[in-house]
Amino acid sequence: MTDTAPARKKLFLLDAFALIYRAHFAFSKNPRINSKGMNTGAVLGFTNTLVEVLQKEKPTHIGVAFDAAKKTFRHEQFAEYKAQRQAMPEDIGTAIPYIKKIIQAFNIPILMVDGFEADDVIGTLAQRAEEHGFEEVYMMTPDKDYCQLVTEKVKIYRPAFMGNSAEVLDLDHVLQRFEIDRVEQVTDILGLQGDASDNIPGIPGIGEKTAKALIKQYGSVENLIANVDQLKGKQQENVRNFAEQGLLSKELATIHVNVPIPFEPEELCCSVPDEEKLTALFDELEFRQLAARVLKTGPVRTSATPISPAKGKKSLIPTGAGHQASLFAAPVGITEFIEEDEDTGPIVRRTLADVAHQYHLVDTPALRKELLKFLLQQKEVSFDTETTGLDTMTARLVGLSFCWLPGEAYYVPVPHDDDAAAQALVDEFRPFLEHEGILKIGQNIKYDLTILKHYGIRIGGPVFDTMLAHYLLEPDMRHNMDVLAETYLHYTPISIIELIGPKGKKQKTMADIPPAEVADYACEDADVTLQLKHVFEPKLEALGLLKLLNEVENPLVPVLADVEYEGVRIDSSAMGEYSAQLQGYITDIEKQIFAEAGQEFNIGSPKQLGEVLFDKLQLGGGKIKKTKTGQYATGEEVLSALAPEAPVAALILEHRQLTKLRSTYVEALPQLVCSLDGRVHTSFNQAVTATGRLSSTNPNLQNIPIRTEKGREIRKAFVPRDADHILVAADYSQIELRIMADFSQDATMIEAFRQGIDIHSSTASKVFKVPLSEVDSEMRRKAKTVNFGIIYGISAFGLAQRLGIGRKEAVDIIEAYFQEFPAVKQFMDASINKARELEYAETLLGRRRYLRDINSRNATLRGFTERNAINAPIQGTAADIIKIAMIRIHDWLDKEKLGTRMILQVHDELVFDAPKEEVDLIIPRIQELMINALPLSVPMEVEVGTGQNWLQAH
DNA sequence: TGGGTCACG
DNA sequence: ACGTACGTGACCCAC
Repeated sequence: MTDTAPARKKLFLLDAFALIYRAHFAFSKNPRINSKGMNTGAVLGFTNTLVEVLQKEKPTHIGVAFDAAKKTFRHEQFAEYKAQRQAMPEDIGTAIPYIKKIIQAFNIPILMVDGFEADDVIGTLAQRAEEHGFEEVYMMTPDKDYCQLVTEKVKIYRPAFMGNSAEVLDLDHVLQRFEIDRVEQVTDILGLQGDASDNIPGIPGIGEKTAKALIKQYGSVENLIANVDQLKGKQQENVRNFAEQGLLSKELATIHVNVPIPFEPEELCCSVPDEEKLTALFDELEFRQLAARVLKTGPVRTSATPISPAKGKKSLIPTGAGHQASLFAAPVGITEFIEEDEDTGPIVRRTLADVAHQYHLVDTPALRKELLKFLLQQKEVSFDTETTGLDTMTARLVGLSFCWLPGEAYYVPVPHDDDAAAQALVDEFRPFLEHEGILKIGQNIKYDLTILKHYGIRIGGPVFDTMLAHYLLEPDMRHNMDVLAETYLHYTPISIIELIGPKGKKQKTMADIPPAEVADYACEDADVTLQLKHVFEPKLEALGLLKLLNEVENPLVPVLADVEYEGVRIDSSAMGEYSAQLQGYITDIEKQIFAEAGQEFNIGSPKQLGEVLFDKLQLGGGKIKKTKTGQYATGEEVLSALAPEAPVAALILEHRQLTKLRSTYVEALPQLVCSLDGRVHTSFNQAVTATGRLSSTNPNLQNIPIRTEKGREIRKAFVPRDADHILVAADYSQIELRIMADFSQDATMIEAFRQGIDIHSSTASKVFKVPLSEVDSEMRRKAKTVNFGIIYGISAFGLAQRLGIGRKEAVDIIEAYFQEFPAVKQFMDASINKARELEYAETLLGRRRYLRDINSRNATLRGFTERNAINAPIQGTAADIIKIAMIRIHDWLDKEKLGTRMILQVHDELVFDAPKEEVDLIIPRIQELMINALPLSVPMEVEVGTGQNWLQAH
């Protein structure tokens, strides 16, 4: 980065606060807390951005601008300016001194001028730089206000963010995005539409779209005001009444390029960083990876102690009286060291190299025997499997690790190139693995259960999954073990990439690494998992979530492992035939579309489609919807509206449907059929949804078509395993509305369910005030939509949209509904109030969904969160109920040694593959177990069907 | 890699 | 005044 006569002068100007805020919120889902309890997300994010731009863009000159601490001239113009902006989060406040020190350590100047904001400083310097012959000037910020400063040479550089790559906005880009001729007009648009985050008022009733249209027509706010007479109705009134406010807003949005700051290129020259200072700072902040990247120094680790049987009879597995506490002279492990830190000061133990540990390689028959003996003495053990890959159907076991005391773990390599030997080794540990009295702890333990199933092991005893424990604690965060270790143990485990290398063509697996090296990694995983369990358990207890974990989530794990392992048989040849048939339809429709369009094009490309429809064919009659990226919108809604006047729109919709069916289902599913058993094995993820539902991936078997004729056909390919079996599908009828009835205790709704009346007809009868017998299908359809709306946290606009009716009519329907079901209204209000107070909503079993935006001043965000406050307990309770039913049914089938297998869960439906002779036995029992899983004050109803395929079973 | 679209409850 | 139903995952195209 030294100045070696650069050919082009390239200046980067960073907007510090904008980048810091963005970095801070980027880490809000996965907060980075160091061992001193400091949230380092903002510092890390900002520094990463800085390092990246230095390394990738290699600027010749650079500066970082901060807003002045004091009020700026804008506050004098408008007292309310940025008034409603929330106080700076405390974590950002503590981050700033560090960020400044880091910038200084990089020998980069900090730019700050009293009375001005960073954008004014950057704008001024950018302009001067251009005057001084700089070929490239980049303003680094995510803030769109800067668009007004862009010129041929001055551009905006939006740093890479949350997976997005960095983006440069040049002059063309800005003009196109704002639909303007000159960049200065950005201030006119911002002045009209205002900016809620800066409390710039704008003119009421004018948003982004109106602002663009008006400026396109009138060129400026001033000219718009001068021609206010040409406007119509309410808009004219607003522009007239708020003319001054509009002009002020434009002024506030204008970046001033006359800041009294000298332009001294030498000051901004890039120079080498002060490595000593950086090392100290990164050390203090505990940025190890960043330090390694910037300072080219890597971590050093010790390896596991191999146990050599030749070294004598003395076992390295401590012996003792069988009491855990007496096994060791002194407790070792991560947790203990953290506690010491607090007492003794700044020593921070963070990786394996820093932490006292005894990780043992157990690789002889004698040692394995001894390990087993100890395992069998424990009440709870964490364990982990190492395998050759992540695909459970093909992965083979490489090793097993065990831990029952923090800091002390054992790794048993498995001969992965010899199936018989591997089986024999696993069998050695069968007494432990199948022991009913020992709690098995794991991180995502379903994976380990599934791997062991391939070796004929059926894990005994209860399981405890730390991933699920954390899912209950923080449902909307990630539950990756490395992150959990960082956050809760202040410990950085060896990364898998460090061990087996990055993903690539010749990806190594655990099998390619010497067992002694794998031992550290594997032992550490078991160790960390055990310690996480000990951290999570009291937290769950305190929040009343331990019962939900122990009685629902954890017991569900082996059930799901079985369901996935069992798989679903797919009739691939039927799929193949249907694929050909669909292809026939598709080709036919394509021809018709091209004929209508007068040209061939890619119908699957929204861009090309939009151009054909709206530019070439001139459809839509003027009012054409666009997406936020400026393309023509061609969604279902738009095309349906077009269909009456343009048959081509209907054809495109049909084409979309058919290609969707072909690519997502008919073509994809047979590819996922396992060659070993001819079935597809989905993965049920138990820790992704915010509400407690399961999700299904690879393939997703929870969204197999049913709503349309051609879609339904696909279900015919879901078949029983053989001719002696049959599919049984059991689904809860209206489970969410029943839960609403129970929660609200609405007398009318409860009565309808107790009477067994069709709930949508019943609602229609009440809302439209006609006798039940006079409810027609149209009324029922509307009532059904209303009932769904109720569960989702209804809004008049949403209902109107769905029903294709006016807003007024929707308001009337909702009012009528609440009049007839007053307790439902009360319940909805109470749910929101409760959530406002607690900042979370909870299900009947106490499962939480945090709603931290429920008190937001942002009305849109708040509204969204309020609907969640209503929906989450309902959707989540339904999820709780079916999970309990699954556990009970699984247990019963197991206990009765029946051949029936649960093969799918689709939120309110369970599908079984049953021997034909068991059908009469299982149906009433499945019904009973589902109905009584969690009794409510209204009866539950479960419909059951059977068939030779999934469609028939409905 | 994200946005658009669409499949399900 | 503002933007709108709740929860998911997969595919395609264009960048």
